Amino acid sequence: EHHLRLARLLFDTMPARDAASYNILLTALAARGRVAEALELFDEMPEPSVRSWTALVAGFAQSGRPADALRVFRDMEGAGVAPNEVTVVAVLAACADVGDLDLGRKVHGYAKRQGYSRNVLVCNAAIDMYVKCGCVDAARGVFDAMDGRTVVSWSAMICGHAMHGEGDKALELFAAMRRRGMLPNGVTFVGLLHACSHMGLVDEGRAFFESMEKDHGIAPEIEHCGCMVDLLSRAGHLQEALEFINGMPVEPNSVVWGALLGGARLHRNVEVGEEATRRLAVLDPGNDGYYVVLSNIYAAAGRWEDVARVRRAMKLRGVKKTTGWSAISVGGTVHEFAAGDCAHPQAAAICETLDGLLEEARRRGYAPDTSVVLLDMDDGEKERVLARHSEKLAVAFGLMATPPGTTLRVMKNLRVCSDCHAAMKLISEITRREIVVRDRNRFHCFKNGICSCRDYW
DNA sequence: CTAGGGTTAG
Repeated sequence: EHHLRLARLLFDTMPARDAASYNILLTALAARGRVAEALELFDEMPEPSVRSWTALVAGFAQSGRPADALRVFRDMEGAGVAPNEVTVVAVLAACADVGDLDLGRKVHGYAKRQGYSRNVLVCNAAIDMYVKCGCVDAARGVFDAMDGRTVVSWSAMICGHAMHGEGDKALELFAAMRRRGMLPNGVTFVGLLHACSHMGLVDEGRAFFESMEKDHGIAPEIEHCGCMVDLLSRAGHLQEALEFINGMPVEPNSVVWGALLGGARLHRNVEVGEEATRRLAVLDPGNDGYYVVLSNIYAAAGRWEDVARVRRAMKLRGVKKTTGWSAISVGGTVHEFAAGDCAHPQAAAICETLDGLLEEARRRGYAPDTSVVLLDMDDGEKERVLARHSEKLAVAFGLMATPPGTTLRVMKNLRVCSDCHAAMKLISEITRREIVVRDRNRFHCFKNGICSCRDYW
């Protein structure tokens, strides 16, 4: 901050400024996410070069402002400036962040035509983009076609398979990597542990955790511990998870306690859930999600007075439940839906389509899971609330707006709800469509009535 | 010493 002010002062008092001096300051501003200031300086520049544009795109992409990065990139296209390899890497990363498959594909196509495919960084960025846009097979295609893979390429692909619930492929890839004498790093192990966690491979996960230090000299960090707590608590070993936390080589953070809380919900353990929430209230007081999960645990146990107590505590602390939303991109336009949303121009038709699908799903054994609705209302009302969850609306719209057979790709800001998960499986079977849902932390690929997570999540 | 890039747990 101080250095940036000094740089600005120097810049402003320079007798003459050339392109380089502008670009240096531009880079510094963009990298710190100072969007308005960076854009203002950019507009003052006499002749912005590819490097100036790229400084903005890359800086915004890296400082957690992917939407700004993509906006600038579109302006860059409009200005007729040809992106270079660095621009491509940054745009692909931004596409990965927001899940923009259309733009990601386009940019990757451009990169291939430009001969950028020999650039390892471009390929790695493309792998991650395809993974995070729900196309793990396309990511694997890029990976398989590469010739100069680095540990980053291997790790990105292992993490990609893990994210998509393809733990077996992640482990196979690790074996292949070892056969080629490629040395893993800490990220590789995060991917492996994540893979084990999503497949319930408790023994394998424990073995990887042991071996990383012993055989590879890689000290476990907080991320690896987080994976272990997730692995153990997801599999129902809540006591062992708690002991693991107490014996951890590093101080547990909110992610670690959050993983335990998730396991407590899954296995309906009120005591462990309460313990985790107590810790989380200290470590991450501004986050509302934990209270919601705890009240879920109480609701599942039928402890409605406690549900009410948590809700009162939330109100007292001024925490509000984050509104869930789902988005689907159709024909280059992103359509966003909130629960119960009637704002879409085709809302009536969407609801009609959805109700028809849910009726058919019921005939095939779907029963609305009203336990996920935490509001005080009767079951009929709860069912009506469930039937308008944002992911269901997004899928119904996607089905209407795309030709038969098109894969639907939905993005959600929170975790997909368990009732929607059950409904999606049947909707994929009824409509013979593949539905890929990008959750807050993983992918669900629904196909022929089955989800890629095999209901372990 | 004229700037820029890829993988990571809830």
